[in-house]
Amino acid sequence: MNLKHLSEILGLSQTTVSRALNGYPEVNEGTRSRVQAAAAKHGYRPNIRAKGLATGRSMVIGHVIPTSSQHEMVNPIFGDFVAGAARTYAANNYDMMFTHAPDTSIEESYRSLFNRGAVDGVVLQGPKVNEPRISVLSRMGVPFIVHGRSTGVQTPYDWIDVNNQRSFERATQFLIDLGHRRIALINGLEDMDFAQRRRNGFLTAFENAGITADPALLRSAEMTEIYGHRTACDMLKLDNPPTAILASSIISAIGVRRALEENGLKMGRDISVIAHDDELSYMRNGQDVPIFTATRSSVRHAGELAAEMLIERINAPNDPPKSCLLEAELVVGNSTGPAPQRS
Amino acid sequence: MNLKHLSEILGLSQTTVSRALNGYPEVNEGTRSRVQAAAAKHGYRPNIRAKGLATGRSMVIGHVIPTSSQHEMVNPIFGDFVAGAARTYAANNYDMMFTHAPDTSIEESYRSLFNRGAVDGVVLQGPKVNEPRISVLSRMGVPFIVHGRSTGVQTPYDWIDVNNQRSFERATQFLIDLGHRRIALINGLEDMDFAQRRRNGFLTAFENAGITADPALLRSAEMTEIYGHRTACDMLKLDNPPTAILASSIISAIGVRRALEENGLKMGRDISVIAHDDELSYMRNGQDVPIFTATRSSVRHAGELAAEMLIERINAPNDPPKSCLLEAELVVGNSTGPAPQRS
DNA sequence: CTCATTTTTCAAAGCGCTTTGGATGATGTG
DNA sequence: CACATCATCCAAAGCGCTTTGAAAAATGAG
Repeated sequence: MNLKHLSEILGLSQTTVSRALNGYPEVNEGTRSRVQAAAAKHGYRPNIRAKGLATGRSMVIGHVIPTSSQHEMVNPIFGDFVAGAARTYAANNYDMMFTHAPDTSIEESYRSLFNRGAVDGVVLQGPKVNEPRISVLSRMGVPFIVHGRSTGVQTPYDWIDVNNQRSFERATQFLIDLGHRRIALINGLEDMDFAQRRRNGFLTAFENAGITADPALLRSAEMTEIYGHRTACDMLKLDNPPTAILASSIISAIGVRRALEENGLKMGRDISVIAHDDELSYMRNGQDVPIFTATRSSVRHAGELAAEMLIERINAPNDPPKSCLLEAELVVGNSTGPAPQRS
Repeated sequence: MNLKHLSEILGLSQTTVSRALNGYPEVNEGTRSRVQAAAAKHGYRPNIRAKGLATGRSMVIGHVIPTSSQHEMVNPIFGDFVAGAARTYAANNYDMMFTHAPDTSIEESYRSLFNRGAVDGVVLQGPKVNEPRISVLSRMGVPFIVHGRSTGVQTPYDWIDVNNQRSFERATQFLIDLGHRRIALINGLEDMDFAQRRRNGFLTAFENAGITADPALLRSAEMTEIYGHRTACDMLKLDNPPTAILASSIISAIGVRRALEENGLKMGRDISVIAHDDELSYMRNGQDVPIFTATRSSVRHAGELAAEMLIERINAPNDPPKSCLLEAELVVGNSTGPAPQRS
């Protein structure tokens, strides 16, 4: 059932039927309802490709997943972000498309995705420091939004981000105020921009307190449970183990907790732990009482906002660049306490 | 840069250029390389919508996410499955599209997604018992594959599934052999087909051993960490608490572990735990030594296979229905041990 | 050198939609 | 009643590609 067929059935032209269905004013209301009824009756649905061809819009938003970082797509944080975005897309009649693209040709992928008319806009996730993809997208003139920011990139661009620096500074400050001096940072991958900012916040708090951080207590890697566990185990074996640990993700914090448990240590008494809590749906930080003291910011909500901003951008390509900086909340649970006295 | 323009530059017809680029034999090899060179030079990329219009194929696979079960898309298991599928899609030049569809009109969504020509095939995830979507898709004649199966559905369909019944029977048997009699099952949502099968396997093992399961020890809900924690806490408060717990997901098992820890119980000594391990990338079940004794089956791998099967189906719509039953492995870790003696 | 055959290329139709630029008839005005 | 105005509707062009049916050029056989 296509437009032509439907218009024949109705004894109207394709023009009129098309206009009736798309809400144009130059069609008699009686005719319009007749058309709508017939469309519903015959289950008519405009072919999205033909529509796209004619209008030049695809009503699809693209997310390009690097194949190399195998884990990106599978990262629960990524998942929650996308779930948020999907909600907004649905509300605005956009579909969401994923393309797996080899890292080597990320530019190629974006270019082909957009040029060939598959998507109206792109979401760039997990920006690194000096992220090259940003200028690629800028040059191409594709509407896009970055989840996060990229230190070192000069071109202006739309972004939404959590104030990572401030929230980690605050969390570190909190631990210092509790008397901790040996604090470990179990961070995300070093080349990720958010990891840098968190590290900066961490170090700033140390500076402000006039103490120096021990490089042996700074680690970074992909934020899995295993990584949190292994790193914590390693650190506990040090001659001078940390009295507090700051983890960049609740997932690695779970690994940390496992390590502590295995070593017979009690969180909040023997050692303090703060995690960054993205409010992952399947990994909530407790119910009433938080499991971990945490810097909290819903990544799902960020996804919703990002999608909104992107859609705005698509509708107004020439507006000045927009950005949105979310502040993380510091929620205090039982995983933190005063630094134990030196024995 | 489109076909017309490119062909003008080359002084050839659109036909020839199109054929040269698509590898048709009726074009001179010299011409072909000339065309390819020009295409590369000018960064020509066929418009995917126009191509789709002309060929009737979209080279896109659809995944429809129910909006109601907010968590589906965000479920790490879902994520890993999709990541696997994405790999296969990429290798076969398919893109992947997600649509958020209201539960109420799931049929509508499928129908519109497919009718309007957006996708060439659909992956159906998380089938329930008597899943209505299956017959919808069958009737529509859409190529599709089900991840899981649906008890009660008569129409034949393509599926890929883990042998849930057998693996849970085996795991339960294993616990019974260790002397456990009060075994809890912390299962997934009851209306999910996989949860039913696991439950059946669980009960079958009891039957085979000639003992009866305590209904108070059977629970089901969405498999979050919180759920695992809360349920384990509840059960430990019983007059006659379980000596072993079988968890349907490593995520809820982590919650169980937290509950045990809070209650000062040691896994494997005071209480045994077995989890189903989907080999989630961010939640590996330990490295060398498994954290949990587990029934193991990579959901990511299942995603890859599912995508392959779907693509085969798209290419051969009339082949007889296919299916693939994966067996889960039982890996033994330190979370299980002989049932403690009655005190 | 001619005619049949094969190779190579092309013009044009078609995929299903939107949209431009009229046409048609009804209505209002002087 | 002639003319301008407005509300409706329509024919046809165009979006960028593939593919059919045919023509032109090259090749081979006799």
